[in-house]
Formats: sequence, C-alpha cells, structure tokens
Amino acid sequence: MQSKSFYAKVYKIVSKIPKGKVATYQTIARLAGSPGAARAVGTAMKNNPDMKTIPCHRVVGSDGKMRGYSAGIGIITKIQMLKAEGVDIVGDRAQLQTSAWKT
DNA sequence: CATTTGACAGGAA
DNA sequence: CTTCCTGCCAAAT
Repeated sequence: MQSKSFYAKVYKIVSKIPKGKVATYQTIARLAGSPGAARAVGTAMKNNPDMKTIPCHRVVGSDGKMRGYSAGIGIITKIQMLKAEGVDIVGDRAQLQTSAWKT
C-alpha cells in the first residue's frame, strides 16, 4: 500500500535499522520505492519529526561518511553514538563492508 | 504549474 | 585530500 508519502516510508524504514548497523541514503531511498532519491531522503531526515523513534544517526553517505547531523555537537556526536552501538568506525567513516544494514 | 531547498552521489580539476 | 559542478528527487511555498 502506497498511500503513505515518501517521507513516511523513509521514517518507517530508518526506525527499523537494527542497532550496530548503518544504512546509506541510497539504500533507504530504494527501500522507500524511489531508487536514486537519496537527496529526498536527506531532506526527510532534516525534517526529523521524531528523533526519539528515528535513529537518523544510523544513516550515512554512500561511502560510509557522515553528511550531517542536527543534534549534539554534529558529526562528532553521530560518530561517537555509532561507535558506542558497535558499528565499525575508522576515523570519521563507517565500514559498510562489516556494518551495512540489509534486509 | 514554477521555483526553491537540501543531512545525496559521482566525477572533474 | 579539498573544492566545484552537474544530475537526481520529493516536499514546501
């Protein structure tokens, strides 16, 4: 059922990302039904209607690099949270080879 | 319907 | 490595 808006799907999908894993904007866009709409996904994250239920910190760029974060100090806080959850992080980059989320 | 806005992606310099 | 540009997409105004 496609009655929900693209953003609504994005929020639902992001909230399903398991702890210790990360997903790229591209992947989320694809799961939301619009492959290539990574940019729209980013806009949805920025809207962030519920940061308590939407672990937007588990969403990273195509190369595992963080693109942005509206809470905490910024990118630094995002990296620290991911590391604390068990995501394999090297420097400022998440290792998608070992921590990429997939259905 | 036209324009603007972005937490993107990929490539070129 | 950084910086700039182009292409892409959905939502808001």
